[in-house]
Amino acid sequence: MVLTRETSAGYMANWAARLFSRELERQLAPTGIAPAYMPVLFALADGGTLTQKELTRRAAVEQPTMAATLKRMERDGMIHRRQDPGDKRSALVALTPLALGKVETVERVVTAINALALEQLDVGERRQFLSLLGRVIAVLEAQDADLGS
Amino acid sequence: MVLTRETSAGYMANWAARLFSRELERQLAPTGIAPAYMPVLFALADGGTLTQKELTRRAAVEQPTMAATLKRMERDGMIHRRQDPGDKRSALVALTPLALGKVETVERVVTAINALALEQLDVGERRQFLSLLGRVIAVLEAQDADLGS
DNA sequence: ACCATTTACATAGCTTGCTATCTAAATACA
DNA sequence: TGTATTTAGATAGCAAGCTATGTAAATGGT
Repeated sequence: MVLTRETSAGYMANWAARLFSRELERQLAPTGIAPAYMPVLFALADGGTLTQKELTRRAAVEQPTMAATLKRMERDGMIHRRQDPGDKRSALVALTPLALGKVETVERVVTAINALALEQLDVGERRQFLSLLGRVIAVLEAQDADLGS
Repeated sequence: MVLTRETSAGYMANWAARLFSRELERQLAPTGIAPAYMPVLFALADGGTLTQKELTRRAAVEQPTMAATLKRMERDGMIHRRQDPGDKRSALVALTPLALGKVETVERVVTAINALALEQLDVGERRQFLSLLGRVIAVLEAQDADLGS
């Protein structure tokens, strides 16, 4: 029998991710915050600064992906960079006041979408869902790390 | 408190989807089958033909996404199209013998990756995971359909 | 029969992800 | 000290997703 999408965890994960991202994009459109900006926004929401390397690690994306995201965020006036005084290769990234002013709104939108997505699940199922997703991610991350070595 | 990735279903879904897709790409590289080809490959694995519209529906992507995927598959010698005799706007898509010869291998790879991803879950948890994912998708699909009207 | 609408697909242009590769600065060590 | 390696980031080029829009064929209504 040929695989059906309903029984393929990979296909379902991709599908769910696209639906989340579409909804996020729709609801965040008026703020000028794109889905990929969110890990950066939340990591710097306290007003602090981080290097690109650290942002890359926290967003769990590859370095060139983060470089491109920061370039778009800079273009959109959401971040600025200043020289790292201790390392000339590196810059310290911070949110602009414009971006800082959007953090609360974005947080409300994200929370609402997560709530919508899980609205058919009871409290136990919601915890279970996040926990199972986390365990699946852990296995795949380990595999990824193995092959990257 | 600012959102953390571990408690955001959307972030976790995106993360899991990227890990699945990286692993798939790695393991399918020698076959010349890209992840996006798979819904088409499986839909046509019986040797039959389908229109682009029907393939779009089954893959749950937008029409221009499927148009681009079919273009790459054609470039790679995986599909061919012939005029739909009953509708001059439309073509009937079929797999080439080259692609048909890869179906079994691809199916084995996909099955293995799904098994790997779920290896830390017991049988009940695996069923639960797919079921919860399905319910989340259903809610988001409904929302998407609402807004599209 | 004719025009308006709908439908199937194509194209343009963008985001977000990836790998591969380059440059320049920092670090290690002989 | 001087070279070799490692590290931080940039860039090129591609895949795969999206929205908006265009074109041509099919359909529907008067």
